[in-house]
Amino acid sequence: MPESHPAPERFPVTVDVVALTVRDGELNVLLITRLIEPFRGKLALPGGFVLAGEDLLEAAGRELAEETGVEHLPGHLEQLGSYGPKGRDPRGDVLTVAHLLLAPDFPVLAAGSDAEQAAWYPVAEVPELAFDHARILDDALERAKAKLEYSPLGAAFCGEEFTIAQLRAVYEAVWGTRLDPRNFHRKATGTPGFLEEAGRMTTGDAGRPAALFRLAPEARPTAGQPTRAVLNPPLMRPRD
Amino acid sequence: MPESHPAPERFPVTVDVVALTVRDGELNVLLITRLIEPFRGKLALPGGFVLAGEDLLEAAGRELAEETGVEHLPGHLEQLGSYGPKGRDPRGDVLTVAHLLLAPDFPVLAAGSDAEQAAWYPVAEVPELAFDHARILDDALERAKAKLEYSPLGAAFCGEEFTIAQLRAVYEAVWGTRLDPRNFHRKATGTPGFLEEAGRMTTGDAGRPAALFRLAPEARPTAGQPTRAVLNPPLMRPRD
DNA sequence: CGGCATTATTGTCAACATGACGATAAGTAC
DNA sequence: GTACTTATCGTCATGTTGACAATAATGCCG
Repeated sequence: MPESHPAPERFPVTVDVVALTVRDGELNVLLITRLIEPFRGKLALPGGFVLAGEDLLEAAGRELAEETGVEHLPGHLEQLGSYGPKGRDPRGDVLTVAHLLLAPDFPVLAAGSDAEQAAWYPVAEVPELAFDHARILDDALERAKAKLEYSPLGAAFCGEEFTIAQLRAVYEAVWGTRLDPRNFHRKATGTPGFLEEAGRMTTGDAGRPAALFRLAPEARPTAGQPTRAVLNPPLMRPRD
Repeated sequence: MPESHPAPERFPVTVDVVALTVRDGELNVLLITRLIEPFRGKLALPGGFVLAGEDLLEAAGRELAEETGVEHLPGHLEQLGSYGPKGRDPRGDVLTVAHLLLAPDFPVLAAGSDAEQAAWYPVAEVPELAFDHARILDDALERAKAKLEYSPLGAAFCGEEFTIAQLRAVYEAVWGTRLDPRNFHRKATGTPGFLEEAGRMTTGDAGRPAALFRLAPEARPTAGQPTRAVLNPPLMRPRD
């Protein structure tokens, strides 16, 4: 790796997080409003500088917790990719490592008046973003769509237990399609290593009560480890 | 993104490259022998520091070119992921952005006696590696296997034109499986947007001559752009 | 040249997966 | 109860996959 004698260049390194959730059938992304230049007043992805002695995922989790006021983040956090360092910040070269959070809907605390306010925005109506965050968001959406096809991570958008219909709503929101409830039910319950039955749902929902499911043990993250589990065969999104 | 007043930490940033190729039916990886501490004498992935004003892919390509003596790299280069910065280099925190090159076999120039010698090693017999490069190699192999399933990038291991059998040899080497030549032929030639016929192969090879193919236009990288093309339906590797 | 070994390519067939959609089940709202 | 709503099961035609037979087109060897 290193071999050259001149002192290596050093770069400021940030982590950004594309946090996605599904609220009333729509895919939402968490954004903050910038209070300082550059891009003051614009929306941006939550994130911040990596501190000495921190690892990337750690930093991403910390920044997200700080900016949402949420102690323990729900859902699944993974690295998306790195961008830069050239020409993405007008103040100079900054390398950013983008991350992706797939999470059930969680409330964002109101920030103090001097803090950047984080809030959920439907991805369909996201206005212009600061820096190269539009591109990062694009990549994140594509990654999320792909993840749903071949991994059990659609369930990361749901709570511990969920109905097939709730899971289907996730797929529909992320993919932006409608899926046949009957075929989806067959496929989701029929894929080995994906779901496991739990109890019963009664609630006051209209219609027949639905069975509750949870992730099968093989598909659950073990001790913080990401889950390499794979949906086989995959649950492919319709392409025309 | 940035908001804190204290000057942000700066990190040395390196790029490492996992360059893969197939030589006589075996998957090989390009490694260099380290000439300096730490890990002097050990094998490591080629790589080096990102320079000011460089982008990541650019730096990865430059380092690889420098360490192999090859001017124009063949194949497909993409970002794999970032590692660190905590505790992966005994000299201190270093962030590394790993890359993946899928390339046809190319000869590596002999380095001078004071330069680190790069050479191909069969992945099946790679000894201990420096730093966290074993983990990076693992991730790269998994990524390569997955890429072959749902992208046309298997062809990146072949030259411009190739036979179905050569392409199959790539799949077999990367996946470490044998595939039925007849079924593979049907699938490869039958997948829309994957292959396109070229001319004829005669050569002195034993057996019936094979037709030559090239990547279909939709699957070819356009102006350096990565090709988001997708194999649909995917060419799934056998899992038991 | 004729036969043999070798690889390529085309078919066939049963098992399985998918998309479209009908029919039933089991609740809530009135 | 009746109407409405959602869940779940079933059916059927079509497409895909894995196993494997058959044929095609060469080089090699005597």
